[in-house]
This record gives sequence, structure tokens and C-alpha cells, in this order.
Amino acid sequence: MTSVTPMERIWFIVNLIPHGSVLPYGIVADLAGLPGRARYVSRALKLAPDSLALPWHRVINSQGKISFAKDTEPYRQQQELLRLEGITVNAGKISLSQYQWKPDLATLVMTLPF
DNA sequence: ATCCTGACTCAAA
DNA sequence: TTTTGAGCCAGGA
Repeated sequence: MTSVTPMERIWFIVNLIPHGSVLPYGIVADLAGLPGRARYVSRALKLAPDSLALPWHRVINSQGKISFAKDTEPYRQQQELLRLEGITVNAGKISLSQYQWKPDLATLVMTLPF
């Protein structure tokens, strides 16, 4: 009996976000089957082992903004990683209508380990 | 159990 | 459009 923990579900979803795309915390939670737990997503990313090499920078908040204070190193790092994928931060925001990943749900569900 | 914290969200102002 | 405030929900002290 293999059990997939809530945190592992989140890591799984984040790992699926394509290069050049982003996804809000709340949507990641929804796709992971954990509606209403956006804050849990941020915690899961913080605790994720580096060995997983998750594309954590592709997760932003629902307002299209990076959720780190803009005068911090993590903020600058995330902004740079996104820039390398062709995603620009204008006036502190990222265009969700332009970059948000919209997976084919029917296909996605079949790939889920949960 | 109680209180505080946070890589969140939504609605109201 | 930006800022607040209340709501939210695990974790940790």
C-alpha cells in the first residue's frame, strides 16, 4: 500500500508546470486535490528537498506577483529564473492571462499518482 | 487547548 | 489600481 502524502501531491503538480508557464498557489492546491490550501503550497515548497529540483519559481500568487518582498534575495532569484524562461515581471506583476498554465484536465487526471 | 506565524486569497474601500 | 482587513489552515511553541 503506497500512500501519497498531501505534500507529495503538491510537489507532483508543481513538477508538471511547463517551462515558460506559471501557476498560482491556489490553483496548485486545487489540482493537488487540496482546495483552500494555498498557504500549504507555500509551506510545501519551502520544505521540498533540493534533490527534487522542483520548478518552484513557476508558482506565484493569484495577483500575478512574486510572493517574496521585492527587496529580498529570494525575490530577485525567482524573478531571474522566470526571466530565463521568457517570463517578464512588469511593474511588479506577471501577466497570468499570458503565462498561466492551463492543463488538459482529462489528460492530467490520468497521469496523477493519486 | 491557545496563540502566533506565513512564499495565500478575496472582497471592500 | 493599490492597500486593508478578515478569513483561511497547517505547524510549532
